[in-house]
Amino acid sequence: MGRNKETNQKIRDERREQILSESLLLFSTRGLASTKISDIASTAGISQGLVYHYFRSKEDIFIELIRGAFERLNSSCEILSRMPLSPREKIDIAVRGLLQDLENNQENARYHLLMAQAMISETVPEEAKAIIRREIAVSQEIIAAILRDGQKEGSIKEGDADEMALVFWTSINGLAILKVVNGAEFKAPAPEILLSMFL
Amino acid sequence: MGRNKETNQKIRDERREQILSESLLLFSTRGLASTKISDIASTAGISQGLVYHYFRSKEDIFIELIRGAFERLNSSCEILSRMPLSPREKIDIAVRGLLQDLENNQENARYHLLMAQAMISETVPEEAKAIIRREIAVSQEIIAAILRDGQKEGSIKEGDADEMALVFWTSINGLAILKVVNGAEFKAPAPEILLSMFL
DNA sequence: GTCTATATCCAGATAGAC
DNA sequence: GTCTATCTGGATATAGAC
Repeated sequence: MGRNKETNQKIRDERREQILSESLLLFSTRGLASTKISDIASTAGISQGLVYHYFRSKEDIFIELIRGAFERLNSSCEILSRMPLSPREKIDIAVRGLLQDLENNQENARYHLLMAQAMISETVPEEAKAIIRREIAVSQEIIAAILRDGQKEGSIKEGDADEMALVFWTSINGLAILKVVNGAEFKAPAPEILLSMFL
Repeated sequence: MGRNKETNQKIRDERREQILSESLLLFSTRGLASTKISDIASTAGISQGLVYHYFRSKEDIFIELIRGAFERLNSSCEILSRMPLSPREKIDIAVRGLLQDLENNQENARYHLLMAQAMISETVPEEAKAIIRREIAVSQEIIAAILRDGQKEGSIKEGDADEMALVFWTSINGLAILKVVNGAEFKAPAPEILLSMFL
């Protein structure tokens, strides 16, 4: 009959993506613990049982998303660091971009919320925690490297670049969390405030 | 027999405090959802049933702690704002104090972690969320007022004081969260980095 | 591939003895 | 005041029909 292997594969891929996408939305706003498989199923418009046809467990979905989050984040950082810009400009772009993402509720921002959730929430499986600990260091080091470059040429403030990078990310994270609490009312602060730590 | 009303009351009070104290420790590191009543009971060295003799539910314990957290935080802020110091000095003290608390794992810091947990974690009862939304505005406004004072006399950087206060707290919060993840390895960044946003 | 029905498990909360 | 034993509910995960 009509269905061949390719069609089936396509259905599989689409469903998978669909489940991941709805899960990101739910996890990022409600967290892992209080998102039920039945929530995911119903927002995705499928049955609860079907979710288990695509993922072994709720945790597996979460881990997959975390993996994706860092993949995106780290690759954005890589791209940024390779742009033909001065260190100063790179930091400027990064801060403005991140704040805008937060305010506009871009998919990027959801990933930030997810990471914040993952860092805190303890129901998070150990595998996800491990990914976080490992990957968080990557983006932090990239920012630190940009800062060091700028310090060498005198366009970035003096100070321990690693600590500055740490504050960079934790501040973004803190704002992401506030967004969870305040929802639509959230208004991102002026980028200049954060930038004054570096420029 | 031996026990009179006062003795009983004393036992009651002590047990209550004991339960709250252990709960703070557990909630602040593991979050509400993944802290079981049985965990609280066993670390407090009492039976599970006894916990319910003192608190109606796990959520009640959490709410009580959140209430206490903001009581402490807001009163510290009040005290700070009334100190006979310049606005600049007040901000300086606040930042240094908060960072030191975090690094030294003071009880104060645990309350910060608790708040961070509460903001993010979804299983948190609505009553706690309401307290957070309400009380968070208090400490934020106090910091904002100090900043405005300083801006008037020219000792604090220009900028929207409300937004600056918001970044102030979210940055502290972000660091508190990192502390949850990194535990003992956490090292607070130099206060000067944060201070450069304001001074 | 998808659904419905069900088994299983676990944690919160209660009842009653001491 | 404190404990042990138990009830109960809800959510994950599975089994089996279509």
